[in-house]
Amino acid sequence: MTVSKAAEKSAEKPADTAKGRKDAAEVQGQGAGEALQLGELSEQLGYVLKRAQLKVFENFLRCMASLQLTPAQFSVLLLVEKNPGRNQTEIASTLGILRPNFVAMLDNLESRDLCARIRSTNDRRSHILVLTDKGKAVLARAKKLVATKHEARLNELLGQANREALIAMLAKVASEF
Amino acid sequence: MTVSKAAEKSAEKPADTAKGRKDAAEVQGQGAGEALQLGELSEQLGYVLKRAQLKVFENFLRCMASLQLTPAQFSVLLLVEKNPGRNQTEIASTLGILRPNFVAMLDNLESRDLCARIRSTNDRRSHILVLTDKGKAVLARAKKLVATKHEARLNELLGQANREALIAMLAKVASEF
DNA sequence: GATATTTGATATGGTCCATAACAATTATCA
DNA sequence: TGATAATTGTTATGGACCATATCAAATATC
Repeated sequence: MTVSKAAEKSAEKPADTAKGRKDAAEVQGQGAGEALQLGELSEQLGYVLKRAQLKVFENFLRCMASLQLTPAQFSVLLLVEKNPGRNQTEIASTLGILRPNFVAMLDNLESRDLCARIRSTNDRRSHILVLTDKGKAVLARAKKLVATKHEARLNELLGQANREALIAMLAKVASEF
Repeated sequence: MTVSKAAEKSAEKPADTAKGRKDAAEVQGQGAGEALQLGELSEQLGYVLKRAQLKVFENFLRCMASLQLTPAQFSVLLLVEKNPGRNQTEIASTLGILRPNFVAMLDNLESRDLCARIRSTNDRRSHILVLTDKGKAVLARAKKLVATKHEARLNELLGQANREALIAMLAKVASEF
């Protein structure tokens, strides 16, 4: 079919009525080529938060290019290292990852020999998670890259004190908003 | 096929070797039932940024439930109001939305009679964007909801000064990181 | 011991994001 | 001028991420 949804909808909009053309005339030639005004957008918490998050993730991926670790994968490795012997449900839920979606993530990390699922002897339903030796080594290198290339960038942008204040406020928003 | 990818991969992991069982034994029974330690995760910029962003968007959606506006839709309305007479490419790129993905968004807003596409007389390829009267009214109500329910929540959580400092730092990160 | 719950897993659908391609229109320039 | 390139809105499509329902195996509950 060649009739688009937009075309169907346009049947009920006043774009080609007399009023539509008048409105168009009022507006033609406004600020052609000039930069757009962000206006209240630049003070919207959600907007600036999302933009900042995208930039930070982008930078993180560049810093981690040699190790091929995403922010989510890095967080899993960090959490498993700090809490060895926990099962998938515990690690996933702590990170806000749903159990079904955590399976493929672990498949990936395990296939790269970064972590391992070990059948628990206490509860043979669950898989205990541990970092492999390679996983520990990769995580150590990842931490150094994050510290020297990623966090350092934030420090030189905001300064040490502001950087800590920013993270503290974000943590508060994340937990109490 | 019933053989999963995970099962294939598990052939090369040492879960059931002597070493595997020894590792498991070292780790069994650690902190069962206790809360997990976040460790360095709670100081990771990307982690806390993402969690905060999810919470803020969630709260935004609740505040806007009566108007059925997403953060992205709200940002489009704000930007079109501030910059009437711009075309789709200009509005979309300012918001970091790719032109193809902006089409469906506008189809939605236009079908709800919140904004209108008007064929430009200067360049008949492009569509000038304008808010409808209903769009202006809805946006006005949305702004009030955001101010009284959304931003106010942030104020009582951080205080006015910290709220402004947070947004300023996020803006800096978003633009210079 | 029958029933309910938990765990890891699969299947599946939705939303968002990114790229390629196309028709209509406009810009470029030989 | 006319052929070619670039732009605009659009469609189609695929990937990444997120959410729900469902299942078998194992465990808990009664």
